[in-house]
Amino acid sequence: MQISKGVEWAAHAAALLNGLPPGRGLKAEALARFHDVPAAYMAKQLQALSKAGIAKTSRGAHGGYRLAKPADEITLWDITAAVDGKGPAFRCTEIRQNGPCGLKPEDCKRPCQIAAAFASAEQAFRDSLTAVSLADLAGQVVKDSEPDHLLAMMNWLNAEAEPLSEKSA
Amino acid sequence: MQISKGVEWAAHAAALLNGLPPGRGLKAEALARFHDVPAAYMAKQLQALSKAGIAKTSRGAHGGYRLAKPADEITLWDITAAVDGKGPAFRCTEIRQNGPCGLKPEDCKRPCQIAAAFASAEQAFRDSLTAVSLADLAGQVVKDSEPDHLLAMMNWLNAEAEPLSEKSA
DNA sequence: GCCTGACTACTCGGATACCTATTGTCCGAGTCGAACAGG
DNA sequence: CCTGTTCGACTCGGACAATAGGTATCCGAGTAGTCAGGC
Repeated sequence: MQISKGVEWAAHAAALLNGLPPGRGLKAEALARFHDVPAAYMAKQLQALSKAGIAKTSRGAHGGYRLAKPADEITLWDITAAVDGKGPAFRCTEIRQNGPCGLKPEDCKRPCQIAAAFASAEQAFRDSLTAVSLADLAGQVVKDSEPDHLLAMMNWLNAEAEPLSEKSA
Repeated sequence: MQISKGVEWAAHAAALLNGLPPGRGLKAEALARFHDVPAAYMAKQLQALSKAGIAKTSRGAHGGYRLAKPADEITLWDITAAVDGKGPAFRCTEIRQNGPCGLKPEDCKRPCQIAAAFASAEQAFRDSLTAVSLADLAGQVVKDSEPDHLLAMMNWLNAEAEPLSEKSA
């Protein structure tokens, strides 16, 4: 079981977007440079956030990304689902219907107990991630960080973040 | 995020092993045939169960597999971990230490909040699976199945299950 | 007739190919801003 | 000097390769039963 590396990047990127002043945006290249990851691949994750309605984009000159919603309405699960997909991790192939003692499909009204157990576990996983919003993360980061580091980040954001045009996708 | 297909096979195989009479065993080929899956790959999953101490094996003529522990001491998480690995699904690469505003390692005493959130979610996932034992599954299956189907399974087991030698790995 | 030994058949175990999904990259589509020409 | 148009540069978006991990397979290691030979 493995979660795409892009989820980590997208989560950190979203957290950074949350930190920039209102009306400002960051382009994909800047977000990638901040985290020192390949720009093109980071752009791919940002696209996913955009499609999911988590980030807004502006194209053209002075384009870039910014959050589409207040940080407290964006959960870690939203980001994970956007990048990694919403599909279940455990894919029941109904092998109980196979083989010499296979069940007939009409006898399978009850879901496979194994699949049901995994579905329940995945629900617990989702619930746990849904309980964490970007706003929570930002609060923790601010509380845990050294003051001079926060200052450095603010300076960097003010230098990189550009006002972007109002039109957005 | 995706769980290996082998987990499903291993779980069903373990459930079947739980159903056979004491002192009897099933060979990998029979377990594969019962579920209509490739024998060699099923054998691979059974090996994993064996290494994890969930199943006992006997080699040579009249060899085969049987459970190594009572069914109520074997959880779905045990099986999942045996086949899919115990490693975390979310792999934090500490990108917060990268880039122009990267944190110094000595400032990273606190774990990354994003990684911590995922660790917590995965713990919830594990807990949910740990709460389900093979014995629970067997009980549900018996309760949900048609009587004639149970009879067919018993007949098949009695035909295929052979007494296996006591020596085991 | 009984014991001993080796042989054979059968099964598991790990090492080996293949194939899908993740990872990483590129070029075209679209947009904005500025420069320029005309009024 | 102001305005409309054109051009150019910049950024996102989706299509295109490379690679790692899951999927599938095969052959060797090891064991138990069997059979033959000797006592």
